[in-house]
Amino acid sequence: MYEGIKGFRDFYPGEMQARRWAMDTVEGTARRYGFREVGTPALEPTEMYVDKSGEEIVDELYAFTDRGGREVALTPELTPTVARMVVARQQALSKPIKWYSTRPFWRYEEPQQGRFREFYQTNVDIFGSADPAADAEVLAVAAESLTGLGLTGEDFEFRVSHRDILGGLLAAFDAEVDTAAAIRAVDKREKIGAAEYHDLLAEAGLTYDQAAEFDDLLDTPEDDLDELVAFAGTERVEAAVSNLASVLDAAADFGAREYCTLSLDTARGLDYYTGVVFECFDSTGEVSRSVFGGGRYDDLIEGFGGQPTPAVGVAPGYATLSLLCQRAGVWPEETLSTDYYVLRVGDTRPVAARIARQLRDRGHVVETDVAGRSFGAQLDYADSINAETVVIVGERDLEDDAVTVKDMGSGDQVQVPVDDFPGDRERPTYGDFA
RNA sequence: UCCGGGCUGGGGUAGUGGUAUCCUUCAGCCUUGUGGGGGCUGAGACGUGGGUUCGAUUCCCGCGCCCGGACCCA
Repeated sequence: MYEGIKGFRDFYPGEMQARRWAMDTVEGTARRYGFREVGTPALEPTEMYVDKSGEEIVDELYAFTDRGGREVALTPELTPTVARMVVARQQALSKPIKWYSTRPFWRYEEPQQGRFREFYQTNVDIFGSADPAADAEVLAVAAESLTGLGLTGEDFEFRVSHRDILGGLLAAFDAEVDTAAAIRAVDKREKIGAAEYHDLLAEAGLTYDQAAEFDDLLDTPEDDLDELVAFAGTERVEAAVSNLASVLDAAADFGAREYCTLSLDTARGLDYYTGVVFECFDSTGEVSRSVFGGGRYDDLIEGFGGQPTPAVGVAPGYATLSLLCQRAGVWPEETLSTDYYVLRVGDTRPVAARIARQLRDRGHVVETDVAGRSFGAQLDYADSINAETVVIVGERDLEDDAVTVKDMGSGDQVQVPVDDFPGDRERPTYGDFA
């Protein structure tokens, strides 16, 4: 017996079926918006992440030297990879570029609730449009994915913010502010006490009075965003506020507005965000954990050596998503489903095989005996895989040129002429013959 | 990396310084033809290494994995 690797999980058929449904739901939504699937490598040059995030990042990577002496790392996220792909074919790709991808990623972290060392995400990104409609479309894909899973506005909310509002306000203070540090503090605002929060802002360069004032500004309600513009008096904040309003306006037309709330203290830790940022929160849970997030990152492509290219994206992760669905009671039962079990007794394989093949041709899930088991054992098995209908192909039935069709829910069964099954029927069940 | 809790057949459990209970599951049979009822038979466990001990699943320590939290969060 071997133990698995810490933070890496196995998914057995029942759970995998539920995950497949969730992934299909999210991907199907993206596809209907015209996002195209891309495939990407599991390994990238370690340098790619170091250049983007600094040397410390290596501690959180699965990084090693390969046999050719290359420094490589298991991908901890998709964004650098798709950025690399966009840069590589920048001239050839028609804009906007709309891509999606579902894959595992790896980070060397301590596992916790909803967090593992290997985790799966669907990334949905648009490159080449700075229009607020692009931000709103990403929000719409995210919202429609969640409602497609059966979730409602009661279950989740998108807390929407804007990097330039935060950055612009900080810049408007008469102080030397470490913007990144201040934004990290904002991101923690809800998790830590007011005193500690103000301490962090002070460390970032604000005075305590300024910190308090900044704190008040973050609570500005949606309808009064003009007050922020008035406070800062800068074009930057004015443009950011106007951009945020435009995104929310487009989101309204796209049916996503009702899921969005203004939340200026939603910052996201990532440094590369430049405009609208948002996080999906569980609104039912007492611990409001972030389920996933997204936002605009207009400078990254240029930073990777490409033409300046605006970009916006979101990346739902399935660990937290399944927790959200379970809390909301919409996670499917993790049991197998089977349309037909063709039960074989005696030397009846040719007929049984013919029936099984015809049912499979119609697209059904059909099992038949591959273990040479007894009648009772086959029925037991059919029950264990939740077969809806059992078709008994037995020697006795065949003597009457018949098969027996049995409904496993009720136990009712009926003999049917063997040549009449399945006949022209798409999905014959007991009810069609009773 | 740190902190707290945990680890007994596949799953869930009882218990003990002298190797283990029960439920469930699985396989077979009763029943070459009826599962979701019953009976019988069988399979299957003390996470791992070390220490203490005549003897450790039990007590102690390390490690591993799991659950939760901190840090970090791309």
